[in-house]
Amino acid sequence: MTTRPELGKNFEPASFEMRWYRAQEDAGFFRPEAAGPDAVPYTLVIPPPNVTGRLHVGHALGRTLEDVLCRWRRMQGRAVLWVPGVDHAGIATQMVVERDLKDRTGKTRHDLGREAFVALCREWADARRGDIVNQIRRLGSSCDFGRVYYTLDEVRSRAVRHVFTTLYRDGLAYRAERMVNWCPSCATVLSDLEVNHVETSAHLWSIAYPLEGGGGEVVVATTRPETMLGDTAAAVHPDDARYAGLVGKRVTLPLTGRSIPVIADAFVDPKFGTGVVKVTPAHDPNDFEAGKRHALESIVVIGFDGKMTPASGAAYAGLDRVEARKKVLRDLEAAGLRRGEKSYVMPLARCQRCDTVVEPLVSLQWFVKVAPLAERAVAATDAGETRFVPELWKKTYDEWMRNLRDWCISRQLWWGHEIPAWYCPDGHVTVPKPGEPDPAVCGTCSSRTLRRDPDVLDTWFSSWLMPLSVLGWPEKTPDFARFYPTSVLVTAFDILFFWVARMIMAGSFFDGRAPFADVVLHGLVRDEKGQKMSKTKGNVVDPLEMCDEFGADAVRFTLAVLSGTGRDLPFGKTRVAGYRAFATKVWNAARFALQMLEGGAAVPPDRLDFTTLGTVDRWILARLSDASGKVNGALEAFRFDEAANALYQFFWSEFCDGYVEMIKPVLRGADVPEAEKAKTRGVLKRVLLDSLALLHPFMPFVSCEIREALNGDGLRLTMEKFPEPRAEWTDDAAVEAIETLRAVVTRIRNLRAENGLAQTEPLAIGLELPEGPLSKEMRRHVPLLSHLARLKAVEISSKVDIAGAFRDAVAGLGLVVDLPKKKISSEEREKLQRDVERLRGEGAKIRARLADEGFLSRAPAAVVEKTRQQLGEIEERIWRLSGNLVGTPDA
RNA sequence: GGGAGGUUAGCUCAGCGGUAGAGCGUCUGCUUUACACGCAGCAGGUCGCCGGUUCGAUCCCGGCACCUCCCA
Repeated sequence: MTTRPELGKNFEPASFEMRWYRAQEDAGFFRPEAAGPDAVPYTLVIPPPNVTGRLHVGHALGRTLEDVLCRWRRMQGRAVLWVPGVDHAGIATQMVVERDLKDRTGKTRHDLGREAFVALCREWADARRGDIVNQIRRLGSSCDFGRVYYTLDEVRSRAVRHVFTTLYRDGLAYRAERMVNWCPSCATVLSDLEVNHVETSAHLWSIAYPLEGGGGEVVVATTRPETMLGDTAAAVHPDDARYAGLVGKRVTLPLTGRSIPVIADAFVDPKFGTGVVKVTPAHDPNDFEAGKRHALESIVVIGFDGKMTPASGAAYAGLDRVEARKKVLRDLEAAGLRRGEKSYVMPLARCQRCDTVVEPLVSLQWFVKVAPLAERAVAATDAGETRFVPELWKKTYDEWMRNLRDWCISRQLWWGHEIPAWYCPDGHVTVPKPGEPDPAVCGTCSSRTLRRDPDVLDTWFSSWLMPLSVLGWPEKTPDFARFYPTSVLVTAFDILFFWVARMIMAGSFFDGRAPFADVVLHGLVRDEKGQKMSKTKGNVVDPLEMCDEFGADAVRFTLAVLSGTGRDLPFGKTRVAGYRAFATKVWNAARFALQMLEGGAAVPPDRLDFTTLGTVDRWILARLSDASGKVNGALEAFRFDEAANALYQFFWSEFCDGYVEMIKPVLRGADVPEAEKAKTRGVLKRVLLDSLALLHPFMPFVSCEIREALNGDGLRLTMEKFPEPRAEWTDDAAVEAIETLRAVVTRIRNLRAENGLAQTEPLAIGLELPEGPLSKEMRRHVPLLSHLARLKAVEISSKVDIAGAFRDAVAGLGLVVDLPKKKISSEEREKLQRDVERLRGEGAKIRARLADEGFLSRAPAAVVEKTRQQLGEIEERIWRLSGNLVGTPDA
């Protein structure tokens, strides 16, 4: 004896959501093995959330879309492997732990020492990881947590080392002195991607550099006067006639007295400032290059701490770069060398993480030569190995791939993958070969004194290997053999470069196969007003709180519906509440169905004989089949919004508002044969069961809870076969009949509402249509029609005579309502007048089209025919409606 | 400076060659024994502007205006 849960009067998702999640996970459904050894794999890798964070709405969106795909494919019998994981987040974790350490003990990481600090980070991250994983669970994500990864765990670390050593062996990882982006606050180098260029209003100062030996001065323009202390040249464009005589002369650098040359170089923009620029090879990327071309000395005046170095001169050494600027300007003023300033808007490079102004500095770092990798990646995407959804993102990807600069991968941090490179006292570099252990002696001079590189690798250097490393690569694991390449990657478009493009590079380069079949790029979640969420604005929405308040099902459905909308997803309480209403609707519809099913026997839903069913039953099955087709088609195309909307529309408008209302008189009718009721009960159950299955990928909890109450096997739903359109349920005649009937009902209700007639006052009507299958259907449904529209009499024939009746044309048939003309409200009369006029205008346009020789000869015959039909219908309607105005008081 | 995208109902957005759609919101009626997180119904749009292609353009092409975003 099973005790099925009752569906309570109130829909309370919190009471069952996590129970179903645990049941599904405990049953092993989230493991690909659940589908059997022969099932076709379907693989996704989760974009790893940052270990320092709490899941935000962006994660909720991504996980929802991924879960919809996974649950849908799982129900189709695929061996779904969705691998969850967490990112060790180098800079972020180190900063959080450092701050925490400072708050608790007042110590810095340097006080603690590297080993102890890293241990602290590890402890902290280990404690946080479980929280993140549970947050993923709260969203309903059906990941295989038995395979959970962490970017700093042993398997992933092995992959990172393998890749670094391989790249080094092949000459694609190299160490070089370059001008890099340095964040003085984070005290590390950053890759180009981690720097934001922000339009900033600044100043352009003009400074005079006196010509040596008298004879005037040269005026240079600069936005960074403090760097002049490191100038080693002034430069003009070689074609600039104004300064042709200047090239080769020397000027005296103010404040330092240094003698520097005036050089000619095409990198100078003659339109910038005065056309003469100062050259500071140590502190500007363009100047750095120019310095190399002209063999200029490079004088470092700003250090890694953002302070002026001794080389800047005793007066400035030790000053912060901001202070130094002020002092330089003051000193120039005092020396009478300032030649004006103007405001100037320029892009300023800022650290993506802490917003500090990034300092371009020359430094010895590790780089990856990305051109060969990009070449493979582009070849793979060009060949369609990986497709982008929406497709237009490929343009952005291609554009970026074409203009790549080498990737700076070393970071001056302690927390992360240590670089597997060692140096001997003579500075020789030793990197072990792939698969080899740490070296004991220098590979060049055999020195036994080796020091490991103190830096760690960019966190993205582990992330870009995700699809490979998550499956155990470079080991030839069974998982890798079965599940690589993966099926889909779902992520926000803002990490297309950071992550997606690099993963495609890594996969296609190291394995030879691109890592994904499809890359789905979704938009960014905004607040309800479309504004970017930010802590300072206080408009951040916590998806987990939303799940608690409205249910994860509602949150998921909302995100799915919004996902189709452009680049921004306006998300907030009102929206979620709106889709919770849908979940509630499903709940209540199920309660109704249960009541009805308790009323008597039902034909088992899998033994229904479609051909023996009534029109209403055949109609809803045809519509269900159509909805199944739409949902599957939309999901195939990654149109989550279309799939969700199709479900919403079908379930609410057709099933609840249509079918359920139409079967009430059948199931409650005293004179309806029990056999008919049993069939309808069977159909009711069939439709509800299939609807729950269609809904399950979007709402994996309420669907199970209802299924349990309805069929006693809620858990089974997760592995149920996903509904598909069924050819045997196609029935155009039934669809036409019911849709006509519904249109008639709507028009009658509308007439009542507009003319102030009580809904309860029964009316007599007539339907005018030629004898045929449709008239037979309508005749058969007179009781239903009467019930829905509150009618006392319905006459169906080719011509109905009811004296003074209101007449209209609805869905191609004549509607005659015994609504005496005097009862027609004046508002209704005005509306009729407007309608007739509008129809006349439309009719005139169509008539003109049909008189157009060009249209008749060139438009397809079907279109011409359809147009003729339209005209007929319009004329019919005009004739009928205008008849209502004849003889009325206002006419 | 280079590139991409957008402009459709009050709001958020679908549609993309043959008579304009959804959700939410507004308005008007409803204690209709599943549901007021509801039921029924109405209203609301020169589909940014100007040209072109076409029998026919919201949809294709060109230009313009305004707004985003990315890269430098």
